Amino acid sequence: MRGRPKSDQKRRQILGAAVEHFLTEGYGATSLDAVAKTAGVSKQTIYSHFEGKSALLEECIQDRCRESILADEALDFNEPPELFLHSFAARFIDTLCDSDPINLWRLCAAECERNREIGEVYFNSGPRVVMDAVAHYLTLANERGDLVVPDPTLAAAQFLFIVKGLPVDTQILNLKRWPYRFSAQEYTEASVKLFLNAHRV
Amino acid sequence: MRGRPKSDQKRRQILGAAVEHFLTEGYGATSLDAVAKTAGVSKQTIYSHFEGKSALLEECIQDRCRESILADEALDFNEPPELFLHSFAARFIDTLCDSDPINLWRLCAAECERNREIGEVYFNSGPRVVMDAVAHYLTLANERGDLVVPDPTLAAAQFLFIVKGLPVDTQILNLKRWPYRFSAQEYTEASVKLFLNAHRV
DNA sequence: GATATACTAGACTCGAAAGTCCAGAATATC
DNA sequence: GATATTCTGGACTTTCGAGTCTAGTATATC
Repeated sequence: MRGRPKSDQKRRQILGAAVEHFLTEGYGATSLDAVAKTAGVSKQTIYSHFEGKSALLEECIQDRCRESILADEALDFNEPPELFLHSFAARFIDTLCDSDPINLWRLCAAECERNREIGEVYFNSGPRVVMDAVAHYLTLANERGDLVVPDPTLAAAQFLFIVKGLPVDTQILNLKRWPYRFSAQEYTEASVKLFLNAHRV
Repeated sequence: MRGRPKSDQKRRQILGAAVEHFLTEGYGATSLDAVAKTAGVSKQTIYSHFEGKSALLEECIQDRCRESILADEALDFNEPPELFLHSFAARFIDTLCDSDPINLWRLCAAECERNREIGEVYFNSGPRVVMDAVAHYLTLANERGDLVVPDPTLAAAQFLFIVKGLPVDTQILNLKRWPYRFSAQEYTEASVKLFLNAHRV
């Protein structure tokens, strides 16, 4: 290897700026001129680090997914169901309803029809990881006899979808005002209770 | 009113063509030249019927939402819970997982950040109507003593989100293969059971 | 210190699409 | 049948953005 090597610093600047633009403006509305400017880098440098716009998008999504995964270390799989599921649900919603993850989902949903890699990458680095964690807990809880969970992976999916469904969809639709009689918190708590209720010993 | 009136026929041709393009290509990638061609109409005529591209999008969404609502007439609110909820869930998923509703959701999710009317219109003509129907049924079931449902609107939301969550998200992400050990049908049935289980008398 | 490569700044090409304009043909109302 | 308005087809303007190119400068490795 001869000559000056490509700067990783630059690469990260580009990715950061691109993520910022893609998330707030969407794929189509983002121009590479703008990304270059934000990154403090010349357009040519973008093309030297990435194949083109759509390759850049893919890398952004991978990058972003790695960031926003629920920190696994903080989980205590020995907690009793009520405690574990309540706190898990709360943190899950908290993480997911921030503008970045919401916009990431918007972006993936809009683009993965035209680029199948995107859906794949998103699913594997986001939903799959979270589901596995919950499924793992439910397996343990079942073995301990704390809950009755014949199919932990299926139950994990149910738990996550019931919990995230309403708050996330509401956020995505960007409604002017909360359209339900109950609060978001009431919904979350009720959903954890529903789940526990159905799997009670 | 003097002179030749605008043709409603033309208007519908335009809307139809526009929906087609918006749903399959997305907002940004749809050109009005293409819409005009598909509609069999000159571009000028589009501008004579609609303010511009984004106004056209709004009308398309309104139009499309009116179409795809679950036919209310087919519902029998006197059926017992198992029967009603199972068949409702099946039809709901069936309707929602078609490519049109999926693409409609993609479109709304992507655009309602920049245009708040879109989320509003979508919510009111889609989710709200369906939720109301389920809430209405649950109210009756609760009064009849078939189920214990203290908060029917909240429960209706839970039911719909648990049922739709997994199949719809999977479809949206456009994954190359089904990533779960259980089938879509097993998931649906298990979800109805979970709900019934939690509200059993 | 020679050299290969990265980076910059900006000009440039090329295509695409929103929206406008126009002249002529069609078709409603009065 | 006069008239106002729509519709057509296509040319036109303007803007914007992806991607390329170039000439010069900086900075790694050998």
